[in-house]
Amino acid sequence: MKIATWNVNSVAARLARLTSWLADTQPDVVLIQETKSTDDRFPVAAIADAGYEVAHYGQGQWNGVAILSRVGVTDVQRGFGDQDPEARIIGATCGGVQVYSCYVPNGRSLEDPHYRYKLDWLGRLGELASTRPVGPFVLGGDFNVAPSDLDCWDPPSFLGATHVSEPERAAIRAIESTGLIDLIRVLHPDEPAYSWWDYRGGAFHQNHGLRIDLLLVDETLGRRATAGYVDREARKGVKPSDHAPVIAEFDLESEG
DNA sequence: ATGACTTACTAGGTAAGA
Repeated sequence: MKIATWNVNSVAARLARLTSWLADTQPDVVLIQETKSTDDRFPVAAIADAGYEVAHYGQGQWNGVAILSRVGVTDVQRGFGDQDPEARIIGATCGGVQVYSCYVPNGRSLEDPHYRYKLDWLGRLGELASTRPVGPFVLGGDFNVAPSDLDCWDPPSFLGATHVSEPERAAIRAIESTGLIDLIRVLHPDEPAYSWWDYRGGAFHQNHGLRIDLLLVDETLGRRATAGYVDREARKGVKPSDHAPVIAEFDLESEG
């Protein structure tokens, strides 16, 4: 089974690239963030033509998360089940795997109220992880946190910024402490494996990036992973998202 | 230098992203 996470930065602006990427990549499940779409406007028909069912939790101009699947989508959950004004998490069961697509708040700056909202939100994500049922589990998405300095192209220039602060990193570690593995980092302990590059200043060309899009998987799925990688090709060319897809492949058939 | 791009919303400029 191939599972990807991708912040598309508007599903409407990215639709042609998304459908061609689906055809080329053939993922079974795609965890999408920043659809910037209402449920009404989500291009369900175009995605169906590509062979995928859709579960979407949309808001409009901002946020919006979705799950695309060609192995079924059941037990859809939108939001945390409590009051959150922003559409940032959706879960479902796809092909026997419980998956979540999350879009963690940006934080803006350490002094901004949005930073407190981000830390609170990461706390709720930890609660969700700690209360999950036993079984194959993938928590993927745009976490807006670079978990270590290896995940940041220039740590000194990020001092005092969001995405690298100790409370954010501690929140990621707390989520992992529920028994989840940062799959790409475990498979590639020494590679930066950036997943986001600023549109400005030729950042992608210079590989000035951050690794903020993560696939956190339970330990059983971690043992069954056969590959995990960033699809840098999807960041190239005309009208890309500023994020690249992060992809994992699992062997769910063998014993173990 | 808080800019550089890109998006939605909407027809000019703002808010937001990270």
